[in-house]
Amino acid sequence: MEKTDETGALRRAPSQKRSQERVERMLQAATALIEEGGSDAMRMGEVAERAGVSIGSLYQYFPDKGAIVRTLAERYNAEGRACIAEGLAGVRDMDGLLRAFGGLIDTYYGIFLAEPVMRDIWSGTQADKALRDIDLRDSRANGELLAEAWQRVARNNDGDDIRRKAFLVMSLGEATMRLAISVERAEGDALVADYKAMALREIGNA
Amino acid sequence: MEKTDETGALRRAPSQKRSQERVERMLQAATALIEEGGSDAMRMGEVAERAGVSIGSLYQYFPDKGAIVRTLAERYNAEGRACIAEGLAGVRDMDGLLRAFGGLIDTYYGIFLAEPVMRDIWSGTQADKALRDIDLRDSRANGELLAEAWQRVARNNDGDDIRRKAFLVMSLGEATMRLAISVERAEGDALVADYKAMALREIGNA
DNA sequence: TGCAAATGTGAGGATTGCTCATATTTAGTG
DNA sequence: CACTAAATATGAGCAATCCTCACATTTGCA
Repeated sequence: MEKTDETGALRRAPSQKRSQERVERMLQAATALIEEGGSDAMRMGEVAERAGVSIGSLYQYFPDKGAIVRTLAERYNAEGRACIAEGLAGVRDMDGLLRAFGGLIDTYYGIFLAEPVMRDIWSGTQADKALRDIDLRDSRANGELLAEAWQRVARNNDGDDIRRKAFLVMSLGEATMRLAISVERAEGDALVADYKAMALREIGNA
Repeated sequence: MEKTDETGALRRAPSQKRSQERVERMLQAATALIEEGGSDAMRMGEVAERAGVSIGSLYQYFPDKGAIVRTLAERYNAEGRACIAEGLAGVRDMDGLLRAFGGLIDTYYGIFLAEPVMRDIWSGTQADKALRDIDLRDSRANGELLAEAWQRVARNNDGDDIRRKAFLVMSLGEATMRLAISVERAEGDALVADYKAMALREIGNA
């Protein structure tokens, strides 16, 4: 049976307190290394050394290098999802939805700018199909959250249509963030603003 | 002095006819291998073997594995750019632009569906910063082409604004394609249609 | 205390991108 | 044709790195 939370990527769940702390140290070491040089330059031996752990222990919990990155990715995703759920929870009418969505974009962009690890992971610098699947599932989940609020306030209430559009809007939001952090700051800001206007028009239209 | 065409990624330009043909065979072998298992599973030794060439010859022309992928990517990009330039060349009014752009999206989507190598390269499965730069430059160039036509027919003619929006529209177009080929066909088609409607509204708005 | 299960270790196997000293082929010249 | 220099071709092997596995240690528990 698979666990559904972030530990799903683990080879073996640490049951004792000591090993739980060790796994946490491994993830912290990995985070630090990704901050310094990106996940591509992160070496498994270095992760083990920084965590004060043998290479064997590392592989006892993480089946491969990608699993570490995936675990971190799912943590960030879970945080983001919670943030989106909270932002959309109290939405009662279209105007509220538009304001909430606009605020979420700004928040997300701020996080993207501030979190080098998140940037690295989602910048396409990972040759890992499993990571793309995680990305896709995340967009779907976020799309569902948006669709839920959207359907509550839409005039024209075609469910499938709105769910699909919500999925697209969320996916393109991520794409815009990736694009924005690849160019100089001022242009990135303007691109995000353009996307936001476009997305709001799309939402307000239904 | 750098060459500006696709051979810019080469370590040494083949000047004799024999070596030109060999380089072409290397690229063909690489294409076949990517079609079979993706660029990640492509082995340099296998490329050399299939091309009927030694591993040393391969590295005489391509500085590293990524350079082969990059060379192929730039070929596809050049084709796409030519297609876009042609499609937008005769645009005289807003209505013509909207029709031309819509047609280009369909064409591009068709190519994406039909070309496994292009799909593989642009599916984010490449741990290569240089490839992301190529992607970015391609979107910029395509954005310039769109902006040129757009400015000709726009009522509100703010140059920088239109150029940036054209860049965004093109980038999100690529992102939509990537998304569309990651889901089942029917949903992908619908997503592309949604994007198209959104982009056309954005263009018609300026 | 004793034992089984959980956890920890690190030398080394295996893969693979890439180099370099050497050999062969081509183009050009007298 | 003979000769030379530049271009091109070769593949054994180096270096880096992910990951395994046989064995050692620690923990929970009766």
